Amino acid sequence: MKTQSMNSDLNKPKNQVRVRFAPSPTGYLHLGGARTALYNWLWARKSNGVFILRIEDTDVERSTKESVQEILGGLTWLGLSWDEGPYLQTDNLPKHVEAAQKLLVSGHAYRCFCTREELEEQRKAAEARKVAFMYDGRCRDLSPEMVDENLRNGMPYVIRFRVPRETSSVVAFEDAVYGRVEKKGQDIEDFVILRSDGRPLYILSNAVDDALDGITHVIRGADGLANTPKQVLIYKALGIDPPIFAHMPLTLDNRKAKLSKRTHGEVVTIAYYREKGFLPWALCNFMALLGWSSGGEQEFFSRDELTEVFDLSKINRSNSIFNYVPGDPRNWTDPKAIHFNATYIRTMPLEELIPFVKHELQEAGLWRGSFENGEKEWFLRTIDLIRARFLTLKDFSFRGRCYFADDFEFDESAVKKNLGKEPRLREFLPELASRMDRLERFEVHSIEEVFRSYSEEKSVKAGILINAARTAVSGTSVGPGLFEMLEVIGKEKVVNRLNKAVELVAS
RNA sequence: GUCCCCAUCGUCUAGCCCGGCCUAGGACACCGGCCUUUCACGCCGGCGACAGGGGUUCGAAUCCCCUUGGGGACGCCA
Repeated sequence: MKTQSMNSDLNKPKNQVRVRFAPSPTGYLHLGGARTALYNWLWARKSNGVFILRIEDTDVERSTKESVQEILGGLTWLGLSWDEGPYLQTDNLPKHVEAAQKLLVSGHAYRCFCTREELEEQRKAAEARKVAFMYDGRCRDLSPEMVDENLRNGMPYVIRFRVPRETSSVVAFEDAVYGRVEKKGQDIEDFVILRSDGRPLYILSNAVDDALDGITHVIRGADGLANTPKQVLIYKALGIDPPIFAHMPLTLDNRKAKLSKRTHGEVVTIAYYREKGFLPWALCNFMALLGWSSGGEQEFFSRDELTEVFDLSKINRSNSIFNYVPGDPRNWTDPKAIHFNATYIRTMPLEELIPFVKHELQEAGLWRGSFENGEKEWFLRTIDLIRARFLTLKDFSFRGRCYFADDFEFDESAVKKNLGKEPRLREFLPELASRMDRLERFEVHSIEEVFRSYSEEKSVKAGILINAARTAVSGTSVGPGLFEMLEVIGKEKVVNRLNKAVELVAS
């Protein structure tokens, strides 16, 4: 029998964990979606399970190809690789319709001939009376004759699920995060599962797809919590064991509104973090902590560590806030996210950081092939020296420009402070330059020796010379220890820059 | 409006299930200090929370109830 075959189709064995990330391709991959993907990915990896990517593209008007690419690209960048898919929900449309038909045949669903207009009117009336609107079920018990007549007359109809109406009926499920969740049948309306044009609705498609894909754990945002009883009803009516549900708390903005591209702009999109110089794993690590904690005090986790320690039962129940304050240039995103990125940049193994730096320098036109060959040692040393003060990868090409190119900019206040207060620097800088030039071994100690002795000779505080030199060679007032900095920048450049900076000294 | 969920520093959170170890711990941010040629890092210190009210108990952040606050869902959207 057909019904039978469908059942075996839907009731998959559950000997392996199978999870999915099922975004609708109507926009960008954003923080909320990425976090959902991350939790699913973690759970799959932890359980040696399968992570499936499914594109819920049933909303044809709003779904776009670009959006699909955007999502795929975002996940790939984050390193959240999927094992199956991307599947397209629209590919399964016939199965969804088949499921609706099956429910109709088994009496779990019925045809409803009410028109949109009628329902809209009822809805408005209910609203005006300030009472909850719920479909009154007037088509629920139409006689077979009546149904036949309507069909003969070509009246359009939708298929609605027949929710158990007995006062005692309760739909319940055990959420892995929220615990037992119950809802009375009386509080659930007879929801539509198939449109009058024959297309299924999300509530149905989603459940059928999860069954078809053999999903064992549905890990999704808590906004799905209230819909879950309906899906449980569908599963049961279809004779399918529901998956385990794990709803994760939502991430809100600092005004406690749901995050959305529309209201928050690019700061909630994953692409933005990529552009702004985030390390993908730093972002993942940060996102993981929005609504989950290991229970201990560790906050930094490698992929393996996080996979190991991650658990659904440790997911929080209360919503978290993405603490981003618009208009704060220093904290252009949640300060803690920046902290994670900076700490990773500063402390991760150099060889893991280098590929990211390479990419950044290439984009800025600062990369030279020799950084991987003849100049490799120098390059590693330089990166190691400058990364300690950097917050994002962008810093390597902006704040780090003076290490790789001569056309760096001078910070006005730094010039004023370090070159503008001591006129004698017109004499000091060229002299320092020539002493640098005469050094046989241009390295930290010999450089320092020159500065120290010259400072004594001229009875000028070493700090004056040091800070002046810093600004002369880097254009700023901040950076690594000067002597290391000079060594790394190299004799020739240092000599040139010291001489050239005389122009900037106030007379 | 109805139903569901949630409630510890400004933010992320530990502790809650199995009451006493909590004068509530950590992280970010902020403010001091130390280090220092600058800025960071690091270290030391400070600020800062159990939403309110009732119970239960020898004892409650932890258990129960109410209130308040917040969020979510209520569509022929996904």
